Amino acid sequence: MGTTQLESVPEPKYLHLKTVLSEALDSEFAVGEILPNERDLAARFGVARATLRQALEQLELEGRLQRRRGVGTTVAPPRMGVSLGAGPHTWPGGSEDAWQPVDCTAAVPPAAVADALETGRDESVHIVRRSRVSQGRPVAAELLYVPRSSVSELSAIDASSGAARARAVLRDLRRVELERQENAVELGSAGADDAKELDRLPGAPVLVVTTRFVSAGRAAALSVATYRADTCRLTFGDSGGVEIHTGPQRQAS
Amino acid sequence: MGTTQLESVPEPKYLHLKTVLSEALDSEFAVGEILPNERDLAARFGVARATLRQALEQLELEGRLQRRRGVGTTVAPPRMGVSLGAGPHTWPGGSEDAWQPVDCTAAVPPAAVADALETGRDESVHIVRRSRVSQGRPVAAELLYVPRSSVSELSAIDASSGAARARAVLRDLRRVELERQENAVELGSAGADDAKELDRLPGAPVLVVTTRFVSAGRAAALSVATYRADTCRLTFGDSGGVEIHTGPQRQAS
DNA sequence: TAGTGGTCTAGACCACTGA
DNA sequence: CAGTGGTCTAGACCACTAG
Repeated sequence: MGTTQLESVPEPKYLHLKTVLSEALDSEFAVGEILPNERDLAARFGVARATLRQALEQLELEGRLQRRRGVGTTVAPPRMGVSLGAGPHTWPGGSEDAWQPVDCTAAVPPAAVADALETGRDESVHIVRRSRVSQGRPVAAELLYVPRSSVSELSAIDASSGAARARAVLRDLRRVELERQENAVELGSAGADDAKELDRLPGAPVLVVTTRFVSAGRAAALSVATYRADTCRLTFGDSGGVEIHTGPQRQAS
Repeated sequence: MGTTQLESVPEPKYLHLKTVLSEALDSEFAVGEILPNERDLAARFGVARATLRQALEQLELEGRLQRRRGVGTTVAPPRMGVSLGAGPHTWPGGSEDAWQPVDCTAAVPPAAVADALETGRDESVHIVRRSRVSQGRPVAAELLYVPRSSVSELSAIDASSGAARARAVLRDLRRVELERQENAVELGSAGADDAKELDRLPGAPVLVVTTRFVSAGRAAALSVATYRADTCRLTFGDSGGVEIHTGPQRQAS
């Protein structure tokens, strides 16, 4: 009698470790402080390094830690709120936008993008690259796909290049009347190029924000922006820039 | 002469593996099809199982695969678009909402929640639990924190319990005039309770959507909803329920 | 150059599913 | 019960950073 069956599901070591570390971070470490190295930590907790790393990985995923090769593991500051555009129906690049045009090329977009734009799968479009910086850190990289039909043919776009050309396209785009925009957020992992721009390793988790700008019933442009998932909290809706900062998830029982 | 330095940064095995597998998924596998088991796959590619698993993990993170212990690894269907509420200023629970009230308790919320609600840190609030089902699958678990001041004291709330009590709170809430709502999305990992409700393992990646309902300048309620990051693409803005389905991220070079 | 995190191996055992 | 994915170990070497 009496095998009360409590802990019939013994918690995996790395989860317990994560809890312990998380509490230690709250009580014993300041933001920016550097933790002992992984080998020491593993030894201290009596686990293999791989197990310790499993715990650290999740804490980094939740934005509590920041690990840098050759440097060490530090306590991350709270995620920064990044606005996805308060008011609806606004073209990117207006006013005090933190986006910076990088360059602009013309090429045939991926099939999925062509379908969303309702352009032909062989049709070349303008591709504007932009990067977003917040609080001195790169937080997002964007590809903005603009069908040739959305901008004037007579402009100086094709005469220029680089950032100037990107600005020309954005300027032209602002003349199009915007009907609505459709947004989507999903989880992805950074490709090699995004990873470099975001100062992370390939495969790092990113929040992919897809925005379809609709004008007169047609897709006037499509933006695919990848945000660093570890450092960003995306805000939208009627919010101005209010900091909520609720804990990122509920705790285990 | 001539050390062209190409591949001076040799791609890690697991990334190459991920690319190869990803292409195989596109061309040789149908949705729902089950892959060879991990030991066979690892042997076939000549790598250790841990290395193979690193590739599978990322593919699962991107929603391309679904792994279930005791069953196997299957090709996942495209992520489903889940709307976060098309029109602004709407209380949850209206009309054809896919949310289902589970139960309702009264308790002191976490400090971060109390701060966002501007209630005292010792003040008890109504906590409504709801779960969201889409296409027959659980996609989200929510905790809705409702200060006592947002609902009537005289209602039948405290007389009922369980789902009935949850419905009573939601019904009462709908009488409050909504000024605006502030939303935030960030990456998190499922706690033990959420994991169970979402049919995933603890630590599974989730998209945490925090919504602050503002009425007359005060926070009338706070919702913290965790969505399965592997199967969901969150849509919002003026979109109705349009399926965009752009690839989740750009490819490595 | 010393120390860090990142990758990789070749095992082992466990928890879960379904026949 | 056999087979699957999940956890864990104790090593090794590599890529990167900073003094």
